[in-house]
Amino acid sequence: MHERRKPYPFDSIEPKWQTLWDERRLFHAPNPGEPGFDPAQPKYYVLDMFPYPSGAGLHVGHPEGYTATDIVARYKRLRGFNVLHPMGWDAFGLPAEQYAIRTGQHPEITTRQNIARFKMQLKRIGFSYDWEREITTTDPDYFRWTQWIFLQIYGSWLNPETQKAEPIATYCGDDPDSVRLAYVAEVPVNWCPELGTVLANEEVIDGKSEVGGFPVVRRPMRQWMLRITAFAERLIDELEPLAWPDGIKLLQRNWIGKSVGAEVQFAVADHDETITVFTTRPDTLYGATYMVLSPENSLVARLASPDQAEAVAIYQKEVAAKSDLERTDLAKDKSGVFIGAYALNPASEARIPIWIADYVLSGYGTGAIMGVPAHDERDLEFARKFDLPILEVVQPPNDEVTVGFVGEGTAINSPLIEGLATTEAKQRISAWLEEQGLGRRTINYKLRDWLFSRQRYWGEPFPIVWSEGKHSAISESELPLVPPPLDDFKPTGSGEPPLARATDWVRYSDAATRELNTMPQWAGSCWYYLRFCDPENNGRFVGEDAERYWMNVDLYVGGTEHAVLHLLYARFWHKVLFDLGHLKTNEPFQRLVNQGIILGEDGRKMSKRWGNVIDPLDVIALYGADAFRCYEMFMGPLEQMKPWSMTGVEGVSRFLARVWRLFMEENQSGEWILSSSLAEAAPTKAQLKILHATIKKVTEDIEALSFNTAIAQMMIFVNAFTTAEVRPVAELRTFLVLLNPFAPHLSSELYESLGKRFSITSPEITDQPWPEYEEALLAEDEIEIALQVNGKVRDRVQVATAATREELEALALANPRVQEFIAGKSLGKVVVIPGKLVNVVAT
RNA sequence: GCCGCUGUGGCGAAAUGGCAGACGCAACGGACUUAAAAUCCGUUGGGCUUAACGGCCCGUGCCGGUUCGAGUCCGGCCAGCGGUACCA
Repeated sequence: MHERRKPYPFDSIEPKWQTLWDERRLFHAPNPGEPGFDPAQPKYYVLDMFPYPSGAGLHVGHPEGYTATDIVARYKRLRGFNVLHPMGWDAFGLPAEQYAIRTGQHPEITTRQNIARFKMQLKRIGFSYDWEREITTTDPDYFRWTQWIFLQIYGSWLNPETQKAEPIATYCGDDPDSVRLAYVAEVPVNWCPELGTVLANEEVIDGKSEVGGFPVVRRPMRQWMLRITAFAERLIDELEPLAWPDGIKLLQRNWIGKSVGAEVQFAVADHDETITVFTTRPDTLYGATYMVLSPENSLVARLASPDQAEAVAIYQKEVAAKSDLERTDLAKDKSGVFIGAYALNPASEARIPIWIADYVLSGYGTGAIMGVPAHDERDLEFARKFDLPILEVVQPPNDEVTVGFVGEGTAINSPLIEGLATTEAKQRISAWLEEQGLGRRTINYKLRDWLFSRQRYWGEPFPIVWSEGKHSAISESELPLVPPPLDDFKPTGSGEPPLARATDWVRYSDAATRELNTMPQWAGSCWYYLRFCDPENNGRFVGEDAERYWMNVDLYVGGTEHAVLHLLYARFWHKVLFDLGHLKTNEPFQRLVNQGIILGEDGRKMSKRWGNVIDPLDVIALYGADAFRCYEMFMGPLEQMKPWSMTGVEGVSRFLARVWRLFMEENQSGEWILSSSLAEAAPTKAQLKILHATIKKVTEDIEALSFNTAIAQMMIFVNAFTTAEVRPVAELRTFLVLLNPFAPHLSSELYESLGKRFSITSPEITDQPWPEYEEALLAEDEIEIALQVNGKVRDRVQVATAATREELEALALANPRVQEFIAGKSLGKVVVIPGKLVNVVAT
């Protein structure tokens, strides 16, 4: 293949402008109080989800969101905003550690190399980041503040009175650790015996380790937890006013999973025990014909009868041995064992059998349920399998089958609430339970506390020491707490973290040793958006003035994969810091947008396996960065999933070449010179109109992030001006400003070239104001309207824009085509939509 | 199962309830060229009809509804993609 002729000299233009932007610090945003800061301007903080710098480098998915935010950032700057548009690296993470385990190369080196490559790629695309604000989560100057924030969380609790985090000193009870927002608990974790390590949920696929495919079992271990559940209510409520996609809000709400219901106490026959269950349907209490405890419930051992004890023990053992895979697989088939004890239904006083079954989870509610088989699918399946009684207590509103009806209806067979509608029945029975001291109204959440420790090397060490089995914080002055040097980064195999190998480091004092766990990768990304406001600050995680000026994030763009966890965790930390008075804002991200993923040309997800991965640098080598950016935006709506197309890139590249030739032509010796068609001439009316339509469309579309249609409009502009014999330079110059956020290199170069021959007031396009459109110039004297008969277009006619309804109606009725179609029919009403159409109804 | 998103030409897609298919790709025809590439101009949803200009019908996953008028709103399905997994 011989070398393709470049459609325009992007290969010399683009590096030139990239260098120039760097040298002039053009995209550096000074902070309040710094030289060059203009307090008169409004601010705009536009943020990307910063990447994990993997060894593979950028793929075309990363720059999709980055291009969108870059367009917005450049646009807002042209509109006079102080724009904060930063980039950094979420650099702690498993791949670098695993590479270290294989090769012995320290993760820090791998990380540094990967960052350098990522940064080079991003610069080559021409993004206008303020690189003076670059941050890396693995940098001690950064993670000292991650550790500091952990200490804030560790040192506080959620006061239920105020629903706010407060210093732990304000807690008056005798066990502060029971309320601390960071605490240690014995919790089941994903233990992989083959790998000798604990895995995060995301690292477990179908009950097997993502790496190696080894079985993973649940095993209780002592872990650091963050009490995010204390914020469940606020995390739901304060989501409401944010400008986020409804789907994402819903996803978060469902993840938090609020359920309103009641706890009900059941006495156990012949025992001095009670079992408390949680139910969302207290109105079905009379229908509770049996009871189920989770196999792990501590009551089981005490309640099991001697003749059932063995069966119970066997079942418990079976369940414990089940891997996640088996549990998932067997989910459809219910299993369980009768424990030989009975409970008393507090409403009906019936004696009901107590079972254990693994469909009841120990971690949710009270770890016990009342079985109401008539009105719960799972209970019904269980009751049918084990032949337990089924008692209908809710009458469906229509003629539906009663057994298995889970909706709302009327209470039956329930003396205390007989005949009441479900909502009222719930109220009545809950009130009765409360009067009798047998229960209370309560709320449960699916959300669990956040398992915050990892048994890894490449993460932030906890600023915690242990002495006589008790944890305590190290002082802030000891931060950053840097991980010790190690030669061997492998897990120890016993479940003990690799940091245990650094024996000197572990020993804190004669009496105390360091915490060996490290924080999960989420930690660094929970607050990076704050650090961007003031990345150099050595005295505080973010300066107060800087935070007050820049926060909130006005626009946050990233992938849906972070729709739940990252965004939930970051909101949680933000709220703690807010409550403690360290921040002025309650929520971090005002407007959120998720870009859709880009598929390969074959319509499949890009992956090495299919060989359909596109490297941005390859595309840029052929078509240039501007074409790459514009194509990414022209493909379709930002939020939508869409396939890559190389011929599509070529089309956009042709558009940019047409822009180039609008201004430039080749002379005899093949050099590009300013086009002879350019002139300081008055535009035609039609040209003015199209320019102003373009200003309007591009402006509105950027605000709405509808970049594809903005580009389409610019294509219309270029097509119209290409055919003009005289090209009015003032209008073309304005067009370059519109194009600038999308194709910054090309537009800058052409703008500069124009300045060489035509008078130009400011030296650079970036000093231009964003143009305003004039509505008057968009108006037409005459427009075409459609004439319809019964909703079908029968003719189109030119009419004066100012034509009145009456004139339009008369015109339509007099039209021969319309008359043809209404002939012989009786005339109904005539709908007139000025500027659009007239619809004549005839039957 | 449940929840969410998406279904429009050969393809990516446009369209405040008001002329479906803007813009681009691909394809085809023409100009330029010794030729090709590049560039420029034009045609391009399907069917029927006309010598031609033109005209008619159908068409936004399927079925129904609201409306003078539905790709758009409402109800019920179907398919694809994504998330989630017994949360009482």
